[in-house]
Amino acid sequence: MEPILIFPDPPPPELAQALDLSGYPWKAASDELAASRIEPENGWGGAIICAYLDPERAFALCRALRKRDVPLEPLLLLVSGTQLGDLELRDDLYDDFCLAPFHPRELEARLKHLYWNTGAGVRPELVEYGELVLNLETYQAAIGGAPLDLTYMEYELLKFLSSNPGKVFTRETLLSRVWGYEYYGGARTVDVHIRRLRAKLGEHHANLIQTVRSVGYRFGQSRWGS
Amino acid sequence: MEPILIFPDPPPPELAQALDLSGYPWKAASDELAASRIEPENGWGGAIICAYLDPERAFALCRALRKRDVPLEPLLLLVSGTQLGDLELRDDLYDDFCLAPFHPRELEARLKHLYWNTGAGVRPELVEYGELVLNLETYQAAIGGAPLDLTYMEYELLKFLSSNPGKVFTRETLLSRVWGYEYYGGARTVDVHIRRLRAKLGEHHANLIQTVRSVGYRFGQSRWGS
DNA sequence: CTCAATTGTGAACGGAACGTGAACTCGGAC
DNA sequence: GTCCGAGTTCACGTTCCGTTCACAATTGAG
Repeated sequence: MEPILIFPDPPPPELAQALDLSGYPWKAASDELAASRIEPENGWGGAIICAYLDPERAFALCRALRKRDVPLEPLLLLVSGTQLGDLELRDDLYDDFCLAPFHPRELEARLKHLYWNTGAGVRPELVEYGELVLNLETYQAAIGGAPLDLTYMEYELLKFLSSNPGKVFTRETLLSRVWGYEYYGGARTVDVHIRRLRAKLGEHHANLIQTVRSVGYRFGQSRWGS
Repeated sequence: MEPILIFPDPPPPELAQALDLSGYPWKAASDELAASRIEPENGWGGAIICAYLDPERAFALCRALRKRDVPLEPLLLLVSGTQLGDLELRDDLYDDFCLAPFHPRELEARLKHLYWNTGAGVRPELVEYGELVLNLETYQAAIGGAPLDLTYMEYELLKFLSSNPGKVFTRETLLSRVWGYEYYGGARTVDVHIRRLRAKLGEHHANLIQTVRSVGYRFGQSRWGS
């Protein structure tokens, strides 16, 4: 099988040892660039990201790997107990996680299960909400059958919003989650992109994106726990 | 959301406690027959099967639930460290597993990720009091099923009051806690917001907010006992 | 009852927040 | 070089809502 990408470089010894014991081939990299440089011919066989040493860079790497044309999967996250809260709203960044310190056999069992159900195709390559459809593979969007001609940022913004329907996001949150953590720019930029999205969604669907005054924006209707 | 099926019956106290803390509704059953008998109208919202007490019956139950016409999912398995080998070749019986003894927050994180995977709605953060429901994620409010159209300050005020039912707050306290510590303005501002809240709550529910003369305001009924 | 303190009510003002159109910057294609 | 498109920023207009005020209604004490 293709080797598994591991972060950081050098990896924690207990992780390298566990993988060697289980017979999984692996290569370590310290960032996206390094990961691309040493990437195997047929792409990575998966990724294991340690988030308990350098969370910032770890999540940034996850995001980069998932943003690819063919998102890297499966992606297993290693987190400490105190980081469980950081997983919130990052569901799209990983397929499974494992609490550190971990037992080698737990890691092995999780990897096995991950490889089993990547064949079953659990991960959706489509995001759907009502008449809206986003094809994550082809970067195309359509609503009510009519294709939408979205720019990159518009697509990313719509993808993020429609992936969390009903939830309100502040402009700052959107900037950090869609544009990136290191982004530093005016919050009104969000407004403009929202406006263009509404325009392209058309009159009938413009209300899919709602303004919550003094807070931010919301996509779709709220979720009332049944 | 629909309740989660739990095995065995009665469930281990740490499991019941963890679910209650996380706000997930659940019902316990000791086998397939019992599970079908108490199954909710719209089916189970998922299942958590403890396999470290009675592995035989646990795996049998998993198999039965997965063999249904509409396989029950998501299904989370609780296993002890010594049972990791039992997971082999049983990949089709579960979606995720958790090592016992588990940390409540790990269980919560796994459930959240599972529900995200299945596309089912994520459990919203709610503040409830009687017929009143505040959805903190979507910044929406409803009473008796009817949505309330609240402004930002109205929402914040109602959120604070309903989070502390029965307790009386002076105008000064409300100003500092809802408006902000550095706020400097007339105390009558509170009165106006209270009035608008009462108006929007409607005739039937206006008395949810009571005036305590010479003191301030109280939400809900006063607490006599304790 | 009378009066004063407190709260409810309606309306108006002013400013913050948002929508909108357009200009500007920066790369890339040609 | 020019052109063009995407992303960002700016300026202006408008809507909305938080605040304030004046006055009416209510409460409670003497």
